[in-house]
Amino acid sequence: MDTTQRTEQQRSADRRRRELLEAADRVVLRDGPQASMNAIAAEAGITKPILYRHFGDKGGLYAALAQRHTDALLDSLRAALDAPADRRERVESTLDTYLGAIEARPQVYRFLMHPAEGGQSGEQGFDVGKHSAPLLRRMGEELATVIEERLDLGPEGQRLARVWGHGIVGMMHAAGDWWLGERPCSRAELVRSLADLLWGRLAAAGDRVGGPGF
Amino acid sequence: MDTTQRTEQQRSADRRRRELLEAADRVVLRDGPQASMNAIAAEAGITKPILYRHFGDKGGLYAALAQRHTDALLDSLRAALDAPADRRERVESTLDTYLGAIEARPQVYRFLMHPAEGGQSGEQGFDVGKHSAPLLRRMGEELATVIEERLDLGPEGQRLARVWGHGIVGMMHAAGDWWLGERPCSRAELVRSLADLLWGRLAAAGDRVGGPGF
DNA sequence: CATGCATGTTACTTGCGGTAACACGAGTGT
DNA sequence: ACACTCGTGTTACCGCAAGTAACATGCATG
Repeated sequence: MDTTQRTEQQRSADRRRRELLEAADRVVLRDGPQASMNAIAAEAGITKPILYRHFGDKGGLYAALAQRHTDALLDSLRAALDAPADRRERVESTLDTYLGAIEARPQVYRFLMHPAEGGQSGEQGFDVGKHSAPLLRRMGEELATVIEERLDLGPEGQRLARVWGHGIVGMMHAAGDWWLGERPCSRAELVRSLADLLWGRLAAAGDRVGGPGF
Repeated sequence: MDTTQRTEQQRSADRRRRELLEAADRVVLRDGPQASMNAIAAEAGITKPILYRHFGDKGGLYAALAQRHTDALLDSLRAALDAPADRRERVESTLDTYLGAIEARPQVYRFLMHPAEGGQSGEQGFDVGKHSAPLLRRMGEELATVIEERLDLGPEGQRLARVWGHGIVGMMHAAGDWWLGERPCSRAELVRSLADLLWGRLAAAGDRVGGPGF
């Protein structure tokens, strides 16, 4: 029948797609985000046009690749965020999960955060805005949902939650990016410092003697 | 004489360089970060090799361009940060200055934040890490210095200040990026919400009825 | 056995970063 | 007056990567 035919062929195509994505993954992990389509095709043991048949263009491949990792990371973060513990503990656990992930696979992280790098004219036919750090956006929205669900923030709670979701995620991201490059302290110290910031230590800190307060 | 000759020629070269940068600015403002060297040269009324003689490669031109805007923005931020007012007011003013800048010139902003996009193989001879968001790094370091100078944060103050500097800048950046794309609220509302977050409202918020606290 | 149809290939076009080699114009020493 | 240098500009080219067209092949089904 037609439908069974379709499903069987689609399964085959999906398997192939997954194989190609895994090959692309290996190459990106090795060469960074500037991996060429030729290199990816070679790693998969095939040639370019097949990649294009499966993913349309380089942006499509990268988007598919990014979504795999993004989904995986988001699952870990959700788990940390939903653990049975008090608020501060969960925040620290979530921060630590994120930092642990980017520490374990910096190449993947760089790819996810700067997916457009290395593209030649490929970016011309593709909207740049859609690409720029979709991971950050998704994390921000996710966190916003959690915040709004669980916290009582008054009448403007919804807007506050979204702003905070994106803001906190950005804080985590920028601090993590800087930390990953300079390694100025341990992961635990970084987590504590960020949680302290979120817990209002900035507002509570006293002015330094000899000058106006910051 | 030799020295006067040199200085005079160098002045001429500097003027030329500035003209080229302004032309490049116009093109980047129009075409986004994927502006080609050919287009920039054409806008300047010349051809490619001259650009390369002045800036070495595309990365050099982009770095020079980015530094101009980065310097300008940092000056504005410093002014807001140094104004004679209390801490909260200054924080809000700084946030507002940044958001106003990215709102006024989103193209410039996108260029500064994603300077590597649009490069073909040019990224190969250039270290990607050096390029990725140097503006964020500079803002983070700057803020860290201010925090450490003005706040009394105890024995670990130096480390805390740097973490917070980069963290706060990242918060501002991510929230601003999201806000610029979706425009979910006014600038003033965004500023207030972010300042509230920094002022500990996350820690102070009560749990929502009917579920465990976030 | 012929007909689709997915999968694979080679060979090409286009466009960009970057470079080599040449051309012109002005100031300079003899 | 003449060659020399030096900065500024050009055209023409190379290499490389994205993306495409056209052709080949294996396998199911009428």
